[in-house]
Amino acid sequence: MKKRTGAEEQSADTRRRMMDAAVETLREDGIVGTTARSIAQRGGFNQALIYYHFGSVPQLLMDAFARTSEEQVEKYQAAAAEVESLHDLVAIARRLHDEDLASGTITAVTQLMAAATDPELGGQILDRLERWIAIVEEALERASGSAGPLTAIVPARSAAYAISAMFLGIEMLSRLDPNRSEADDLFDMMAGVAGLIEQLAPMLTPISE
Amino acid sequence: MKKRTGAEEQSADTRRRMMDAAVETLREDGIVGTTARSIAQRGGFNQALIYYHFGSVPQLLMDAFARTSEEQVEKYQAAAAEVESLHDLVAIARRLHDEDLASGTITAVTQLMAAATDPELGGQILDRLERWIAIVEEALERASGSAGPLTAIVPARSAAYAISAMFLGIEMLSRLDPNRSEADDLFDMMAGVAGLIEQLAPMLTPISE
DNA sequence: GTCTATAGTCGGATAGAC
DNA sequence: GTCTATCCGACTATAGAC
Repeated sequence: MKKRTGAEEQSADTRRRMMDAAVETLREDGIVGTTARSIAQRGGFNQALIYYHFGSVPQLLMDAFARTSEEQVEKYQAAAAEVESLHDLVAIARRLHDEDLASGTITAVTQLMAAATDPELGGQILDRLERWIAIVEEALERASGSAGPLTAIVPARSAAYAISAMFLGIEMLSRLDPNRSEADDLFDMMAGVAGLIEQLAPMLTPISE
Repeated sequence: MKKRTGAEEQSADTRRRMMDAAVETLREDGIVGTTARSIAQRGGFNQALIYYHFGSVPQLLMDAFARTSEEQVEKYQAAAAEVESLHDLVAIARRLHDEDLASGTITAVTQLMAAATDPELGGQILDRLERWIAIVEEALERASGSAGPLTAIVPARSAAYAISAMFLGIEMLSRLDPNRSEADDLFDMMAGVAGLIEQLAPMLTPISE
């Protein structure tokens, strides 16, 4: 019924291919090397098509970001739903980091962030990132249910913001030289901290009074 | 005796002006808007001078980064020397963040990081950042002297790496829209955590056994 | 909807005058 | 050491054929 393979469907398919190529170029060549020509070459289509479908290169990048962000939010939400403890949260963070090392999605985002000079564009990106932070915040709240009094000292919102910022920073550092990344050690450490907090949680009530 | 105001001194002075203009351009216009022409216009000198003094724009940027990095290391080292507790460390981190919001030095660094596509350039930047991380690590070791057993679970190196990554991430997020930055809340939270750790430190010994 | 061709602009880099 | 002039290549964006 929907199998029309007509212009409509073809167009949507092409747009998807173009956005894929845009993200890939952003990741491989960096923001400086991301031009209409380099994207088109990677995607195997003509450079002029970008202007027909998206109007400009920045617009293509923003649309591509919007789409991958939706996908990421879904993935994160599914992952966050499993979180029952801080330990879970660290495990999931590590997994997401590993996945990103392969796909390079966050790397592409950091490239986009670096390119956002005017607050207009920066605000759009921030709005998207806001949803990521919110997911981390929810997961934190669920995870730290066992560490009740701690949340008075460490607001979930700030903690989520800090964790998100750290995640971005790790991605940037890892990208500079993947061989020298210390992300693994870092996740080990956080697992240790998570364990420690959960171990100490019961003792915190008397202290916070 | 050194007051020759000759070509030598003039040259050094011009080089300095050029590096200043480069950093300023990086901060104001971002990596994408940083060209030989835009730097020259901001600094009030001729575009061709860049090639005479530095050979290329990337080389000027790297030299400028090397110089500001030296300055930053000195500043950080002086600040880190004062650190006696985790609470001190947070206070100093907050101060450095505030100073950077004004000067934009770290912002310029994140722009440079985003531009580093090849591992060669990335490695150079990483080598510089390594010194920053080392300073944080030393400060952490000094600060957590009172929280002895904790360092077994939280290696100073990983913690320093995590903090540095978070710092970079905060700068990037703050840059997207300065008005929506939550850095202040974040430092408040970290101060709370520092207080908590110092409060709990004495109780940790029996647990870690 | 996709292509070729091309106008117009901008940036990197050099040559050579001063 | 600093400037003007200039070449060349690459980029954005549009016009128009198919």
